[in-house]
Amino acid sequence: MGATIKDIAKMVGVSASTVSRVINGNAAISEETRTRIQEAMKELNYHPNSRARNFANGITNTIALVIDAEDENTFANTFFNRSVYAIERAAQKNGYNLLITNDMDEKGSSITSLVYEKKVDGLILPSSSIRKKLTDLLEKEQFPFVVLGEPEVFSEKLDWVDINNYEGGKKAVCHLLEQGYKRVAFVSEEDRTVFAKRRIAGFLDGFREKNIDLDSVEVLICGQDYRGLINNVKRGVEEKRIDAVLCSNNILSYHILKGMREAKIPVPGKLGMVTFDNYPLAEYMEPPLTAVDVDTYRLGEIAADGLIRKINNREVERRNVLIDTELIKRASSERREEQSG
Amino acid sequence: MGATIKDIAKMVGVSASTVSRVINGNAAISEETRTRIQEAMKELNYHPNSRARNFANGITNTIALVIDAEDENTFANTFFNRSVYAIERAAQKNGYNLLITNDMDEKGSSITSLVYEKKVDGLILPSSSIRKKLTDLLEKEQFPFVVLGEPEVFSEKLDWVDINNYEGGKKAVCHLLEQGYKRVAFVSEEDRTVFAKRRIAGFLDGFREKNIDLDSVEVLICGQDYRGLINNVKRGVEEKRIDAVLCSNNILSYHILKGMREAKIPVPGKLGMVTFDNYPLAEYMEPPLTAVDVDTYRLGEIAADGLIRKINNREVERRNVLIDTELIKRASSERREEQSG
DNA sequence: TTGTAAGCGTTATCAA
DNA sequence: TTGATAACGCTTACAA
Repeated sequence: MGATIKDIAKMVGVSASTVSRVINGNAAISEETRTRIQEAMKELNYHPNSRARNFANGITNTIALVIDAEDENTFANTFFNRSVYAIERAAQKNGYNLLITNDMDEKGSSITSLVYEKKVDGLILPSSSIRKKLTDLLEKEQFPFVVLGEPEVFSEKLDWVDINNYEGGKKAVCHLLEQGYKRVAFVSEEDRTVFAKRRIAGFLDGFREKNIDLDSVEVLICGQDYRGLINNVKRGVEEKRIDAVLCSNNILSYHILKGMREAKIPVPGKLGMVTFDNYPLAEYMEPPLTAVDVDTYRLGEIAADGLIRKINNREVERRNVLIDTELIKRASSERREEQSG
Repeated sequence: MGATIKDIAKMVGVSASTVSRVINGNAAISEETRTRIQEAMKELNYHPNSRARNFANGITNTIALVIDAEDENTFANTFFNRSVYAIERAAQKNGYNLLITNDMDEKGSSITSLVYEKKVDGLILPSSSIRKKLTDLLEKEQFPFVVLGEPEVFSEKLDWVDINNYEGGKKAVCHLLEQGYKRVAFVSEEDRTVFAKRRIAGFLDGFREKNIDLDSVEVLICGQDYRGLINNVKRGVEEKRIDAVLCSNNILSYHILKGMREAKIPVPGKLGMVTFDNYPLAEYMEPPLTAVDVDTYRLGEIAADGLIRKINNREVERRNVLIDTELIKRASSERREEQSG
């Protein structure tokens, strides 16, 4: 169907290698033959066959983004959208295609087949799919990859990019303390993932920075028991053990907000609030929530750029990047009359 | 590095073609050589090189999903998440990889290079990137593709999948009318896109179905002028021209809700509400909003399955699929005391 | 500056 | 049931 390099060669009366040379644009070619070849390519509507080039070159010009299927919600919302968008742009800018695949885990799975069958030139992996077997394989094959999110294990020997959750937790609590709140509690569904740990560490260090005693600081872990959590917070407010909360995500904030409304506890009147993850709810809550905004676009961009650099330069030094968060101040953390009274 | 088909052949003492035959599993092979070859493949940790296979076969085992970069918000939220997830699963299930690319439009662009350079076996295109030049090219090259969303043009000659917006509009208005609301207005930022037109058509037909005169039915188009819209609705309620609204999306609902709260117009007390697009806000509004839920997972799944069928069977008959919506009833469309009084 | 020829790893055709 | 051999379209020594 489509014209090949040979057709061009024949038409112009040169050899295929000469045509190949002008396609690749590095070798020395006389100005005349170059233009004649280029004209022929136009005339025959020639486009290099990428399958053949990939085969000949031993490359694919494609990177893969692995997503964590288990984690449909977390990933789909916060990360996925903007990170994927950023990764695609970075890839395209550098002449790479982006392939996306679910990590089906277990048996050989999608990732290992990408590697063994040489379907892509590099990988962006979610921290959740980091396991010894996989990193061993990648190392053995010298396969370039970067991790999206600080991994649970091997974090000292892998390249990864993450949001600076530590700094986010610290910023949030400092803001609340500066507003005049004194008894801030941290609220989260869990405290075992790396990002929860980092946020809690930052939260605690915020108090230290403000020279506030940690004895009475509360960290509430609730699992899926929102009802129980709400009761805890309510009691905390009534007993004056809590005057503000830092929530680990939007959904949690929503539940607390709703619980406080039912209990007639005004926010920010009697309870100040800051939440992690600006998007998508914080702005639209009642009251609008002060939020620790995480720049997932940048996250993806840095991961993709880093990977491509590794592919091209075979960079050796390991790099970890933490992306700063931004505190977006809204009504929920303001200081109101009722509070001081 | 990796073992090739020849290494296996040598090790077992057969020809490369025989090895190839067991890899592909269709040809007739004696049980004995098959097992010996398989053992050798295991021993040498052999994995077929997909670049070479792609090249030899003239296929890529990859489909591309094109996304509309212009439309970051619309696409990123509603569609993207769940559709992409569905498309990836469908692709993987059928042995395809999924490549994602932005439509950079203009000059040659990413789409045409995918086609000309034979980087993928088929395309899923957003309706926004449908233009004559592109469809001509695809037709000329006999390149399989399906469209995500009913296209503005050529809708009669292309394969596409969309949400049944018409039916969604109808369902919503019928629900409100059945609840006892009488003067429902449709609210949208615009009325020119295909999906807005379809929704409006369904909205109007809902009245017809309930034998309600259309003379006093209002369709409010607001652009980005939310303030003006709110005033319109407020006046409509005060003058008893409007007792319910059907909103085209979540953000619009949010603004109206906020406006009504400021104006002390209770929802659903004095104004009933239904919104399109359940996700992500509707559930978390005050009050929770009755929503026309669109199944974008199914949308993606059907698009991908359809494309793969086209690639494999070269199906000829054109198919358009409309995916039914589901009305999720929540507080905002209930009938309350204040209303009947 | 250009041509010749080998090679990338697999599949397909033809013969045996 | 198996083996030789050509072919897929391009790149790249090496030679001229």
